[in-house]
Amino acid sequence: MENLQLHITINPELYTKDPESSELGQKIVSTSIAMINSLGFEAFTFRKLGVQIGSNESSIYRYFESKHALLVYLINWYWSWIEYKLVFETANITIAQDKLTKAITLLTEEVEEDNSFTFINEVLLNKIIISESAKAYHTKDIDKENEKGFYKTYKRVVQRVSDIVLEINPSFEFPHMLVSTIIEGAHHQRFFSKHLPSLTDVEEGKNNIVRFYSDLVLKAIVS
Amino acid sequence: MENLQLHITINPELYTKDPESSELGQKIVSTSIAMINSLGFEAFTFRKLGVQIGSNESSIYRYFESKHALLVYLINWYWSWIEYKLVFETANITIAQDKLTKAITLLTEEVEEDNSFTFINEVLLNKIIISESAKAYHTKDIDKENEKGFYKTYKRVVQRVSDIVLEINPSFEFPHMLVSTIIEGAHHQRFFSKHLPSLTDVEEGKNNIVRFYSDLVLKAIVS
DNA sequence: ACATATTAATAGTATTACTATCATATATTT
DNA sequence: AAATATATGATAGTAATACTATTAATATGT
Repeated sequence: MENLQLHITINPELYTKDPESSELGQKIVSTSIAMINSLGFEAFTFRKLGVQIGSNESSIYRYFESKHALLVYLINWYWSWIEYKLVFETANITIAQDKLTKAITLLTEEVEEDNSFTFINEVLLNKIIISESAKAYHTKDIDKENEKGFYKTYKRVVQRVSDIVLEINPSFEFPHMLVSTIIEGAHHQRFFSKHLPSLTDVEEGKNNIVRFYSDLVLKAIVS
Repeated sequence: MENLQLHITINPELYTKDPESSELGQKIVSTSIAMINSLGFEAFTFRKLGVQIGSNESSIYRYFESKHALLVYLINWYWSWIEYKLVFETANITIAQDKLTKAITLLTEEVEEDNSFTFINEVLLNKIIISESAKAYHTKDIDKENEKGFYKTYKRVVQRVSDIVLEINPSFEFPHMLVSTIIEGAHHQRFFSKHLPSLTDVEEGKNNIVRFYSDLVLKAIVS
């Protein structure tokens, strides 16, 4: 992908102080992505992050009120990025079938770095989405947070792809279930392929995840 | 389901002292299921459990070395129970197609109480599986724990259903992906329908989750 | 009645996830 | 250049968590 130096705007409810507004904020985001990956979300703490970036714990709290809030921010950044890619990659395609194939590929393929966004490593962020995002929404506060729009970007991606499905088959009953199933499913498969391979049929270099879900969707929506 | 007073045997690696061997142990299991449901796994602690059952925190540690270990125990109990139901409900059915339909229904339908197992509330346990099981395996210790057999029962269920899929279509390439996708997918849909309904197409009393996944599987495996 | 196993009570530890306060450095305005 | 505002840093403190260790009390089996 080209180096466009784009900017993704994040809902201000998702931070206390905009991390993109300062060098420290950007370091918080980029380093937290690396550390959540290496330590796992449980063992990751603002104290450790502070030590790593040579800054103070209390300064980090000025950007995010908790590590949960930081995780929600990262998840939203990711889905805004995916939404941008979705719109970009399906632009000017008139045949709905082709749009859908592009969309499924985007949602199920392995993520590659996007140099249009300097301080975020999309490959590592994708790993966080796969391993940690369930921890963000499987909380007792989900309904309150949902009302505040914490999961809006994810829902918007599902809606966009559902719309493509309905373009192909307007009477298909379950477009949202289909799309959320393949998104979550593909993430599970990538996790399982590394840690619980007997739950998958992944083979090196054969692109089975994309093939499986593409085929699944196309068969599902034929009437 | 009949009241058979059955017993599910759990791998001894999953507890320090068998909770079924004493009244305290059974109370730990049954009360923890209720409390994890009401508090969520994060806010649930052995101290609170001790207070609730009128016992001491240190006594609980004699049965489970951590609350994570308890969660893994519960997950294994659940999947052993599902495996038993799967074998029971598909016994004596010769037509593979019918076996598969039964299996998918079992894996995607809403769970009902099973009075064959006195001190476990399967309805609540199912809710724990839906909301908390990702937290059990999305840890840094997954590979070590997988080696110790912590996820064996789940994998066995997936394998059994995959075998039925292969009976119907021996050349189907992705039976494990298909089965794990529908299991995880159905759980997600039940969670989403309560908290993020725009990600689903669930309608009251229309059994859409079972219908969607049954249809998805049947269409996927036709060659 | 006595040994043994089980459970309870109490205390203690390192760490976490913060909050609060105050000092200092840096940037902006006048 | 001085005054002011803003951002960051340093330090300390708190309640709770997830345990461990030790000792005492109680129940059970022979």
